[in-house]
Amino acid sequence: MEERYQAKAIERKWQRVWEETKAFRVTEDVSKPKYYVLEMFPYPSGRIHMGHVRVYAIGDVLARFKRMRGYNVLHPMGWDAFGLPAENAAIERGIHPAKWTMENIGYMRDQLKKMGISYDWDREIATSEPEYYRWEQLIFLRMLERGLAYRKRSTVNWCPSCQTVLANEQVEGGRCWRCESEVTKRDIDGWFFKITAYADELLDWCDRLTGWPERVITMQKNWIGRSEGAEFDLPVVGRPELKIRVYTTRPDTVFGMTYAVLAPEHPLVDQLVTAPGERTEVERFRAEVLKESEQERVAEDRPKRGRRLSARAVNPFTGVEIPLFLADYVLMIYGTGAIMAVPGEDQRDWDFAKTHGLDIIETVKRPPNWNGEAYTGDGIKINSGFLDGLTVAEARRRAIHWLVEHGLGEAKVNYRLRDWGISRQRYWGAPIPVLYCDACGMVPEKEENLPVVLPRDVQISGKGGSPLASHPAFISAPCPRCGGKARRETDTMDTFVESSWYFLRYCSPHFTGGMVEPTAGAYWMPVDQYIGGIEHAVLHLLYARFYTKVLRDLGFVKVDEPFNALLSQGMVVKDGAKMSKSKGNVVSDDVIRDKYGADTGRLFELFAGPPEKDLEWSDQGVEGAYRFLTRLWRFTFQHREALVAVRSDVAQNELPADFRNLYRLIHKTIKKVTEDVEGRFHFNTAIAAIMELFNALSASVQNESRPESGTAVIKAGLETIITLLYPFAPHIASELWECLDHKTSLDGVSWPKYSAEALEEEQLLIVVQVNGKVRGKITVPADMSQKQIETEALAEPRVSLFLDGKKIEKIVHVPGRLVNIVAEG
RNA sequence: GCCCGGAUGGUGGAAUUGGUAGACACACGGGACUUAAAAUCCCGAGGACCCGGAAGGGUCCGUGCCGGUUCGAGUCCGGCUCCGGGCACCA
Repeated sequence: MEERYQAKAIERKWQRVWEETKAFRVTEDVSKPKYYVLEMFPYPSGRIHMGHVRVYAIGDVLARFKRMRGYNVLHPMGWDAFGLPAENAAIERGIHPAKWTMENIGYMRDQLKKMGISYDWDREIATSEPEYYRWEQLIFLRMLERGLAYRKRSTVNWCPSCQTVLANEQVEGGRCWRCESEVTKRDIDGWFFKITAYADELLDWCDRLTGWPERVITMQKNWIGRSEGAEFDLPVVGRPELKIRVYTTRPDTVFGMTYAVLAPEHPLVDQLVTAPGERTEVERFRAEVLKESEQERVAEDRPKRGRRLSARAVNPFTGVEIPLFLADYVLMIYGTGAIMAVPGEDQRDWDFAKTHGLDIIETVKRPPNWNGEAYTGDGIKINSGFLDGLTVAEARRRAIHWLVEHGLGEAKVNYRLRDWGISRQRYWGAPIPVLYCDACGMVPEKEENLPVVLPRDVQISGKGGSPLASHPAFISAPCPRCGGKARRETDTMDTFVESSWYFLRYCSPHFTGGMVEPTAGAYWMPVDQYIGGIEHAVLHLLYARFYTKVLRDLGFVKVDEPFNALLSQGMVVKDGAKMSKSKGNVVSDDVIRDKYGADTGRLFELFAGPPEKDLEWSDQGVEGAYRFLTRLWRFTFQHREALVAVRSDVAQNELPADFRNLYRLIHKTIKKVTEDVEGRFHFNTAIAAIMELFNALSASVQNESRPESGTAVIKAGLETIITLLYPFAPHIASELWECLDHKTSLDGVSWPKYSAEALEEEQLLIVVQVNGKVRGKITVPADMSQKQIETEALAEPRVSLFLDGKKIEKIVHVPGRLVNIVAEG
């Protein structure tokens, strides 16, 4: 054993051992409980840095901890290898995306190995390999069969910089989630996954995902945005052939409908515009509204613009004629694209009615002192014909009932969630396995012809559409139906499709008979603990849930949900910003490893705060973690000979008092660390407890005249520290374990157990309060009666001083903790 | 605007069910070692005030603000302020 802590050499040594013995390889083993822990796999964008390391360190603590606890742990790693940055690198630097991606993977794999993350590297996957995406293509075909994948022309989000379509989830505040360019609209043909068919199930299961953070669940619920209401028809005056269908969540307010509004792009508008000269005016209004970007149209505080039509409709409940408007505040994409307006009970309608001088009818009795504008609260119905006197909830039911009875409408549930647009007009992605035949139209590729391999020999310019379109060998293929000439689809799939099922592939990554080998899938799924950033709350995490349900319905998996529990780790922040290459505030893992070692880097990130919170990078904090490991090393080095000479098993009650206390602390620490890691993921307090035990050990070793049994307790303490530290700093722990003459590696050692007996205190420190303020502390034997403790408490000099001349009213006694004497006078 | 978090020393954070607020660490100050520095080791420390020659001892205040419940509140309840995040003309 070297006197100095040589982190680099030690880490190299143990990484080689793990690599050569394939220490973390697992197979299905029904004799053990399984534990599948997974960190969101990375996009191989270049290099990882200390901002990325955090999530892997967290996952590794759990993986190593659970192995020691006797679980059969699946902890795999792979690469989300398709994506735009690879293509951009190709455009900018002339490197093929495949080459660029594979080089990055090679480098990043090496970095993860150097951090000592305990992956089963035999299960490594890259989603850009045909062996991977062929199964995705197969699922696509099956989804197509069931109508879960479909093609349509629609208005979609378009990123002008990425030159591709984006799904709704990938637009954040009107900007592209990846490059932050402002997103525009385009009418384009594209492929969609019918996620809306699962809206209800996705929503219902939210409440069963008890292992997920509340905020992620809330974000998903809001994103799905279920609302219950009614849909019904408004007759158009003098036009019996026309009906305007409207959607409302407040069918109870129909008697307050004083006008109705259509979205400017509503398809009925053309037929409603009949008055002379009206068409030109309406066209002008439409053009004015539609030329604005989505951003401008929804900007805050802007007045609602509208245009009155000559046509009028009828409120079917009252028979009263009402005016019709086009207005920018009604959106074609939600509901029916038309609304009944109730300015009394809807603020938007209220604003519009005020600017256009329209009638306002209140249909809910206002609370006393109400001086607001539109009232959206609960109350008793007024001015509402047959609904008068009812509550809002009851009136809703009655109004819907009335609509059904008269054949005008029905109850209707709407969602904010829209189908997932998966077409990408880019090269570096999984080909969509369909063809277009002049004779047969769109034809799916035959399953036996899969995979449709993405060709490598393409010219990537970034201009003029997908390079696949100008690749003759790819694009022209025989029609799977008639054998005639057909053209392949050149759109590729959104890379979020690959990440929607990769966790399944890890169960049997080399299986050639399907996406997952059924036994392996049944054994490992679902993921027990998933770990990743909050930024995927409505992206990847929603898609993966949807895809899992589809796979279940297609018979590929048995689970309803992919991830049992989710840990959303916070960002690593430096100088007030998320650590990232573009911000220029990255701390290189190479530099940290070179200066301190991987263990120090890991320990710092785990110690600086709980995993769900953001973590402020601190160079001094890293120093502190390093100092602790160095002290531990030196301690072991200095006392090694003495410790190796004794056995570490001791009889607690034969020890001198201070060593009995140390022995008790060892067991308390085991309990604390176990509970912190297992139940709460509070690795920071777990590490703090280990440090405390070490501080106590350092103090105890000063006692030169200790008996041999005392040395044995110190040895037991040190071994406990090493074992408890292993999940956090595995290299130094493994090395120190070996230094203490252990012949077998720490990798196979069980997590220590505490004994309840050892935890029992002999003495209790009781806080004595007078009227809730601490006035003294007494130490009493653990078996002292409550009565006696109270007598002792009253006798405590400072306590009696405070009680002098006062009348004791009662004594509150919390056993083992405190005595509070309530006195007056 | 709506929804969800959060606010504790100079700093990161701890206090798990209402029971000693500030664990553990960083930074800082003092000391030891050293020609010196680094490293290391030891000691100190929430704030204000008081007693004492000193070592020491004491009182009050203190977890964003105001109020409440309780023997007792960082923790529970009501009302605010500020910060962060999500959604946002979704009818």
